[in-house]
Amino acid sequence: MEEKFWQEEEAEAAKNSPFLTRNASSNIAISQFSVAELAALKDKSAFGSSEKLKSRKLIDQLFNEGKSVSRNGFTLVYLFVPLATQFPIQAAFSVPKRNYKHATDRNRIKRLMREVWRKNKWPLYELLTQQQKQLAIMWVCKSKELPDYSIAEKTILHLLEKLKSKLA
RNA sequence: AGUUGCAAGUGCUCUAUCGCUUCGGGAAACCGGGGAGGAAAGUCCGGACAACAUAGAGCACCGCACCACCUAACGGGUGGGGAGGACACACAACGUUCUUACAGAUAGUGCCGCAGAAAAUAACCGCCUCGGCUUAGCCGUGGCAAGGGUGAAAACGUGCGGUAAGAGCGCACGCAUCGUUGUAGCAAUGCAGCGGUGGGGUAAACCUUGCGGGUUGAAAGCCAACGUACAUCAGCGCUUGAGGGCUGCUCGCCCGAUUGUUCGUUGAGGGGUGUGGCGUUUCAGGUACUGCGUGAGCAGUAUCGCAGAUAAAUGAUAGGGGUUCGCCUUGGCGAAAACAGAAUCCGGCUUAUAGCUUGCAACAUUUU
RNA sequence: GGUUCCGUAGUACAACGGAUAGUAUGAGGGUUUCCGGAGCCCUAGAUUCAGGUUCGAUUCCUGACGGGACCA
Repeated sequence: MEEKFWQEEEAEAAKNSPFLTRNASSNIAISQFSVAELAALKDKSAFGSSEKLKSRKLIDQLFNEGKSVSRNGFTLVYLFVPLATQFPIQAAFSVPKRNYKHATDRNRIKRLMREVWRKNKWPLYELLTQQQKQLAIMWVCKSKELPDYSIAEKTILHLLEKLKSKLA
């Protein structure tokens, strides 16, 4: 009884751990979505945990090796790297403490960026799925003043266009 | 009724759509619950919890300091006492209200600029005695500490006696302080009597006395599985030959599991790094009622389950309803809504806080 | 999340609890020079804030505010 429980746990762990899957990729393989599979999900603009960039190691790698585009105090850092997910992109958001002293302001900006990303990520998803590439990205807000939603949306859309043109 | 300040309380709300996180159900799709604060903040105290350390005692270091109580504990709170300020009043007492790090300066040491004679066993001017010169006074000797002046602070206050002049030198009344007796009180302490003292201040200077304190903090700590490289040990195989012996040295020969090196392989096994889980949210828990207590609180009964993320959830859009402000005007339109975001958990303290409510104080106007 | 240190002119540093807070450099003005530099003379400028102890705080104590360092 107990043994069975442990086996299940192992399987669970294997599914969740990105490290494992990468090493044993030839066998278990979480392959990327095909274009058709992705299209089935399109009518929902969800942003689940498997679309979030969480691994400390990957983030360090991203900042060290990644390229970036920036405008208006927003910076987008990106890097092509194999991910342990079916989605083409894992994203994360960051606001440095230097410009915003209060945790409230930092939370506000992160939520704002996440909302804009959630609504505008689909064009990039489709492009990458066609190319069958995976991308890790990090949004950083370095501006001095607290941005409102419309400004953030404008700049982020602009950055996305820039990124698309580089990928194409 | 208004404005300002202080204190306490409160800290906008509902619906829909698209999302996030967690729990439950489900094979899945999905469905249904829960989802920031009074300060979540500062990290200033006190605990719980964990790891390590620990015979006992003392010293050092740090903290606290009127008394009693509350509390798991506290540097927190409650009540009481003393001291000080404000109001009122001719003044005091009583009263109201606010503040209070409030043990010891007679255990010792240090410090007290400038001014002043002197800043701690004081003598400049001054007062007085005696002697000399001389009769205004001056000089010397001794006594005194009333008056003057300096300063933040100058050796109890007033009156009478006393004296050459004076002085708690003596007496009366008063003040402060210490001891003691009585009395009220658990006590701090108050009141009354008797006796002693009247030699400044500073302990948020060193210090003394009493009491308390082991150290480090969830990045504490515990567990799991896997990959990678590695310290170590053991077995087997292969290779190498440090060292020792024979010798003056070299070559050569012998020993070589006692120690050590390299490679392969098998097993044991420790720490490091990345990952996941536990710790991790059920409590010194909230709410209501009853009883006890001046009160902080305590006890009993009933009832509720009320965040749990980990590059880190609690959001966005649209519409409505309250509140405040502005404009037109009695119904619309437009705008605004503070301080601020859980990170192991509790009890306090401190700080920030729009608008509204309540209380107190001050100010000005109106009415009587 | 925790631990710890520090706040003095624009800047870098001084100052037993005691007069009007000092030094260097920078700033402004003057002098010298044909002009500039160097030199010389002069001037302004500060104890992070709020309480408390003391006769008297940059210094001592308490609280706030701000800044830095360390712990994986």
